[in-house]
Amino acid sequence: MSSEVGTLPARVNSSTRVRFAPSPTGRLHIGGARTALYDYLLARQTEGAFVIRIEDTDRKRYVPGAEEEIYEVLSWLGMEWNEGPDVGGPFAPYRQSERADIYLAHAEQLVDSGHAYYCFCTAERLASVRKEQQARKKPPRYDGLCRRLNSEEALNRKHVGESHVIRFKTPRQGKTTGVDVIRGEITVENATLDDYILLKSDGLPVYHLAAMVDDHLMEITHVLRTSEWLPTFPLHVLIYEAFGWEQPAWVHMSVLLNPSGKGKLSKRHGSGGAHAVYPLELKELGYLPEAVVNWLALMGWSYDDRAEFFDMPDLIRKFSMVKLNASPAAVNFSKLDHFNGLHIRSLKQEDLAKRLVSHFHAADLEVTEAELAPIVPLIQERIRTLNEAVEMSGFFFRDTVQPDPQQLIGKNMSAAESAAAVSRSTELIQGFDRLDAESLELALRGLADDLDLKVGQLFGILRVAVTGQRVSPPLIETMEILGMGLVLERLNRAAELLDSLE
RNA sequence: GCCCCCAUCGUCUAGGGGACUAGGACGUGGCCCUUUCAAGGCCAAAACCGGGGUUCGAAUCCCCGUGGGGGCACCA
Repeated sequence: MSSEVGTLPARVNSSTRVRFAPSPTGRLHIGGARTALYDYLLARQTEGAFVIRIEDTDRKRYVPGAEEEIYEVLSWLGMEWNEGPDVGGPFAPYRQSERADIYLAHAEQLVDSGHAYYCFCTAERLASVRKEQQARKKPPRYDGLCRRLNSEEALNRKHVGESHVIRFKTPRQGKTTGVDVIRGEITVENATLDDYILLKSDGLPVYHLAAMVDDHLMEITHVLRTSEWLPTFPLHVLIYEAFGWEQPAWVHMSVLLNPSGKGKLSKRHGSGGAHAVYPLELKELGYLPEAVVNWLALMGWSYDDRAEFFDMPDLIRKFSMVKLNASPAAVNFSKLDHFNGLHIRSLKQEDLAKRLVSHFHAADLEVTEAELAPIVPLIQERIRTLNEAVEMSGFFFRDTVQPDPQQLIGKNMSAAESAAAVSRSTELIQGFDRLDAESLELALRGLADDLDLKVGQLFGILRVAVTGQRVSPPLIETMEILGMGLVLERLNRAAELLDSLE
């Protein structure tokens, strides 16, 4: 393990602390889940702490229930956390809205040390300044009006209660360099940076202040975030420097792109269907958490030129930050299907039966794990999602099936010939005490021979008769499980349907 | 408009100067197996964005161009 992370700062092997810091502003999507996964893998691999921090300083964008969904998704995917708003921890509270006083104190500390200043400009003035700059094709930036205020005047205005924010006093000259684990040095001219607001007029911080303060206070050693933070990365370096803090290891991973490769993954692609972008949606569609984890891990990270099938313990062992890919990755849903199939097939039969239950229930089929048990071996290697099991084997649990009469006609056969085949099959089956696969198959193959039919012709008719479907689990085993009663019943029904065609 | 990042098959990627007739996976096509559908096995098509350098030698290093992505809020 040490060789895989050997190029990273030495503290990797001491006590690593990694945090997943989502905003409860909407549903957690697969991009967020992937970030959390990498956080988790790094923490577990180094036997460090995985921390959840809720970044809810924007009261306007707060979405009730979003925080709960975050916990639900992480739990479902199998990432247990060591510290967080719900479980507490040595650095509580872990919800930024509950830490307002901390940020205020730190912002004022920066004012005192000359690294920040009070700004009394109104939103209207800022908007007009920005508009004017854009009209002149100039980069929109704060014009520095309040930066020039002397501290005495600023303090006075503050004390009489004038609404204000605290801005960072970004150096006007020079450049700032930050070091990223996967991209190396990122350098930016300070002049292209802004005097960013650190503390809003409502007294709450913006990300730039809150995240830096918390990462330091919570002793976070590795900051993993997506590359959309690259433009303000140097600002964050500057903030750390202003406080005189030691920087964490910065890791800016690539973003996820839409399946088309055009643009950042959008929610629009989600909502039902094959392109669900929310993990919880994937769960409902019948994807295994193991498969989702496997799939997510491989979008922007790779192990070697061969292995791809991983479970969580594998990933914990094999993960390496330096193997994170710097370029954006388009999500590939067909690969998720593939992984899901692989993971379904690697499940123990009892386990698969257990997981199938809720999906049958969702389709109004009240089945039990025990009833599913004999079906599982028949479908395990045929399904790619849990929901497909319902489509494929739901007929086992319905009182009747509704075959399409036309489909009851055998290949290259007439309706009458097909009806005859059904009636001969019925007679044959009536001769059984009970249906056992071995002798039933022998008998049915013999019958096909007698009728001068190909096995596929006869079986095709019986398949549709008995299951109501053209695609089903293997016919013989299916009939065995269904039992004589149901098989005969459905055969009779098929005979009627065939007769009605003539 | 300005700033930052990125660039190998359709997609995810291996590759860190010679091991490259560029490897794997998904998807696609074909064959085998076969009671349907799968699964499995075999095979095939499919890529180093362009141009300059550096070097005996470049997918690998540098520069420019182009393309793609991201950012430019009292959002994160």
